[in-house]
Amino acid sequence: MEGKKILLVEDDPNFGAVLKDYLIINDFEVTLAKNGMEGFEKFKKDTFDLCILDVMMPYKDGYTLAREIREKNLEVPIIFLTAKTLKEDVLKGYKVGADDYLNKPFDSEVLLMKIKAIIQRKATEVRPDTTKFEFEIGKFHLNSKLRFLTFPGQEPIKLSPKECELLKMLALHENDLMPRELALTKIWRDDNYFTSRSMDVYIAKLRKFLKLDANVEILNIHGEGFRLVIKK
Amino acid sequence: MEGKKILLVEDDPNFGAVLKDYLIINDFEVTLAKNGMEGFEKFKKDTFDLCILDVMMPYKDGYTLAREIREKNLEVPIIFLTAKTLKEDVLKGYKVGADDYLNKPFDSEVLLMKIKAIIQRKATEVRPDTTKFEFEIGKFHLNSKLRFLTFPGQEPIKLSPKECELLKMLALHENDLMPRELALTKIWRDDNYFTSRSMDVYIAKLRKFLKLDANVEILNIHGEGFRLVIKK
DNA sequence: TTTTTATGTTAATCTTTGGTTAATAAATTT
DNA sequence: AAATTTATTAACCAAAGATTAACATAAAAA
Repeated sequence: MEGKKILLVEDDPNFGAVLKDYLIINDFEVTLAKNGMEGFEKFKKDTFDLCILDVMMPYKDGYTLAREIREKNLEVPIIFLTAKTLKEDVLKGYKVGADDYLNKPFDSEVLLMKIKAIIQRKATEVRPDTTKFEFEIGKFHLNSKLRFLTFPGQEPIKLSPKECELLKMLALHENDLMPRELALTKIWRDDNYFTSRSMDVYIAKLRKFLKLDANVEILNIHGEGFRLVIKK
Repeated sequence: MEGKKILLVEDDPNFGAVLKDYLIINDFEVTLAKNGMEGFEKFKKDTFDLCILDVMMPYKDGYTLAREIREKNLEVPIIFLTAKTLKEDVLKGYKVGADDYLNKPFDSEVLLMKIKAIIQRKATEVRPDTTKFEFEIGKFHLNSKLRFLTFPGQEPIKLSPKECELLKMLALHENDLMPRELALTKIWRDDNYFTSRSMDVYIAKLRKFLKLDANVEILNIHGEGFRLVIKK
């Protein structure tokens, strides 16, 4: 449960800061935006486990923001904060796809409990495994669910989570550019100097594994990213 | 969505009747019980898609009833109704495994929205068949109802409830990943450091039992869960 | 060319997760 | 209420995984 990322969009700077601190104390990573515009920009640039949106905001209200977020992402849970108790607003919130609704002033412990319940639920929801997890990479076969890389006549290679996710992302862009930024934001969930170096270390590891097949290699595209080349 | 069965447990006869009618008008089948005792009796005699429990009731309060219901059924969604706004009560409700919480007086349309959201959610959750209770695990035979694990030429091994549920869950995911989280939330009903360690202890116990057949083993997938491998 | 920036590689260190045993606590049975 | 079984907790160690530092090399920009 620790280190989950929350996007908090709240226009009242005092309240926003206090809530942010409270969430940080409870082991969440929090990105604070002060209006709908900014909220959407930040949403696009990162990957969040939960969005907490104030309803009343200048420029772009919470509902509009929620709709935009839903267009990009059908999964991410959304909680609305509102001073309104009006029925219409609550219903509107649910219609836009809210997971929960909280009236201000609310008890922070209750919010925390709801956050945990929602994240928990998302985590255990067994969704029809629509995500692809098997890949042919030259003579290799990758099972990214069981984290196995097999090569004919070889013991299966066990992959670590990061090795596996990275190889999977490369495979998804087979023979095409996989942007650095993409891997960093999706896998490392952060894009800075250190995660970038960490990624390079993992690229080296994968290259070592893939040496077994001379027709498979990972090329660098300077300043852009990497390319998993599979000659046929 | 029509014809879903709701168990409504509410001690105030007027309020209970009104709510029942309202739900019936909205195409639900409603069984009304006027206290926790009666509620539990009716719960055992039928199969419901949702339980709506008043918290304050004579004889048996809502929390106690919820706990009893949870013992019988891990899946059925529970919504609490309460006049209390006290933090402790709301928190208590979530701990007992509530899906939602509603303060009286509440808006009936909001309740309806919540009911639909919850039933909808449960409907789309794909879960492995939980009714099956006999499994072939290599040369072993598991009967998870009688909690027996038999091996040819051996006295049947009696399994404790937790041993049994865990082995069953592994068997349901035979040769595939059984996520840690899943076992913890479904069997231990909580996911924290201690339950996680407890689970590890049980994995050790099961491994000991399964040693009899060299073709059966429980592998760990670091950070993800376990895998019951059955070589053929 | 020189300088800067990005990438490659290795190894050390730090962090998280899992395995095991044994002690205690809680629940069940006798 | 004693005995037995089951479950949890603690402590400690081992293994796996991720990050970081340091230094080397390659590519692009100045």
